[in-house]
Amino acid sequence: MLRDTLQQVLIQAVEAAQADGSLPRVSIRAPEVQRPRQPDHGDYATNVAMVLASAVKRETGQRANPRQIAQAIVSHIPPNGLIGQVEVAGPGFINLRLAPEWLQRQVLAIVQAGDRFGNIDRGQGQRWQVEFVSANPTGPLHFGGARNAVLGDSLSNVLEAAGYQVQREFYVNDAGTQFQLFVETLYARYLQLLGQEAPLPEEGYQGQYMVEYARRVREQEGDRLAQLPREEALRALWPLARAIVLQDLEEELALIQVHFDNWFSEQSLYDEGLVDQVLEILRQRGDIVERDGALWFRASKYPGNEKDEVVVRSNGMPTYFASDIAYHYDKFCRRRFDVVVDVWSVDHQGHVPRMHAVMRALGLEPDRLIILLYNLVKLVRGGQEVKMSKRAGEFVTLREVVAEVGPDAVRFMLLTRSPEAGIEFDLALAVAQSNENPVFYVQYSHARICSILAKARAAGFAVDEEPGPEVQADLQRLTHPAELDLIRKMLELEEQIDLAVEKRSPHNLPHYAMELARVFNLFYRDCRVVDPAEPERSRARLLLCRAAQVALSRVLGLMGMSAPESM
RNA sequence: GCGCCCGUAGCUCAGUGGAUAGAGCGCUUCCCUGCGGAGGAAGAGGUCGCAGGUUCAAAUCCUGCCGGGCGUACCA
Repeated sequence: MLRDTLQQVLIQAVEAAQADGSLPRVSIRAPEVQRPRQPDHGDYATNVAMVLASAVKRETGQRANPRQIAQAIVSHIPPNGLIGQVEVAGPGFINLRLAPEWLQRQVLAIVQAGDRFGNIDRGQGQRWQVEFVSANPTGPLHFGGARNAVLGDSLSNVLEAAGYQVQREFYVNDAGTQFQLFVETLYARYLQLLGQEAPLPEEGYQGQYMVEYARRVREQEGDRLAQLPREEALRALWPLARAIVLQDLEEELALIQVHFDNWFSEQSLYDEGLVDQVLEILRQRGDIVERDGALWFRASKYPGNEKDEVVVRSNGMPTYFASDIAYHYDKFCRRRFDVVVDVWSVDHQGHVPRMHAVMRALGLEPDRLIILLYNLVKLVRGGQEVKMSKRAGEFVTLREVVAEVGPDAVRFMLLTRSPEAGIEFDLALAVAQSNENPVFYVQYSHARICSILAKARAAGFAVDEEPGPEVQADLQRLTHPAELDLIRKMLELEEQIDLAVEKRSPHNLPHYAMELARVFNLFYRDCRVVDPAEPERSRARLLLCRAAQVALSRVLGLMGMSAPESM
């Protein structure tokens, strides 16, 4: 990354200054290079002189003047084509400005990079799995699940851009009592469709969508299942029920551009005997013991846990935790992912230390399991909270919200907030504001670029060819402040990707997208692109537009949103 | 009770120990015989919950308190 390069340059300067005695030899950590808030303070700034000054005081007891140290460092910066102006400012900051000639050259590099623009090599091909959504397969996704989907998917996009190999997985809880209840409800609805008296199970799923699902069963099976004895019918219905609900979930998630590489069945862990196997491994290690007729995982042996946890109840039924242990064993020990990210809503927080205890019990480094917790979405309509319960059939589905406010606005709104922040989502407000949404500001800028390019094409400019080194001569004409600001902002993308991975949250992306669109609009205001009287400058600006198109389209893509050519 | 998270502009929220704390929406006033006005410019609006501490420097780190959310099952 550019920032790393600058950091290397500064390290060299410090070492050179120490070598010739301009600076005392004290050791410090790698200097921080950051982007100042104020544009007057340059493109990058470093506090290395201040850090060095306090290190000198600590090691030698002598007071050192940070500004003098900064000056010494500055005069030892090796020559390079990257840095233009350098200045010492404030209490001892060193402010760096990128050379305009270097910035101009980056326009070509951006266009050539295309949809790989902004990629970094942080991950170095490590295999990561992101498991997200994993909602109970008992009906449509409610809106809270949409936040999980948006977070997990955008994080996956960003990880891929940062050089990780990512698998997106949905864990299908098709083994527990909830799914059984779902199948029984479906069976009752199916019989009702065929005109039979069939009460819904106690605590069954009340929602109308169950009737729709039953209709699909009847379409596929006719009345065949009604002829079978109840137990046999339920067994036959099981795979059908699963397929119907998963298809529904898949379609809903596709509405907001979320797709999974793998749908992993909880039941398969039992069918393969893996749950028993893994519990046996832990029993042999003394991490699982019998007490009061139940099997307990001895979580309290491990940090952060105060109590043990039941894995097999005294009635012989395993808990969800039992299959979860086997599931994570499978992820790390059989499928051999380097790192696994689980995206969970904050109400599962109590489960986090237990899972890390499981990691230790299995002899795995706990840091390889990253559990990303996100806060709840409180759905409000006109100031009134909308309560959600899937079993009672009272909930707002992702499908409904997408129909009201559109997929891109949904993604943008859910993505903009940091995971730990609770979101209050007012449907009435979202609909009212959907035309004034920031997402359209970004997309509009992209569409505007397409329109400019079309206009240029009509005027005879070549805007579709692969540009080569010959354009460098034209690019030197990009000297307007708005042009250089646009280039600088585009070059920030790799840092934004790095930051999102570092924070394990992509919520900085929408903010960055807004800024990128803004600097493009400022350029558009100040700089006429297509001007037949100035062909060289027009060519340069058209290339700049193409670069901006690449950058906008890339950031929209990372956020899982479309980059429309017209709106 | 204990644990985790949150408290920043009227509202919804960003903010990486750094220089003058930001955005969107809303509000006020301006700018179209110019490539797409879904745009741009200017402005009002803040004791960063409160009080201490750490240091060259704190919205950011530490401690305590006050509010709010979540968790604390042989549930998932």
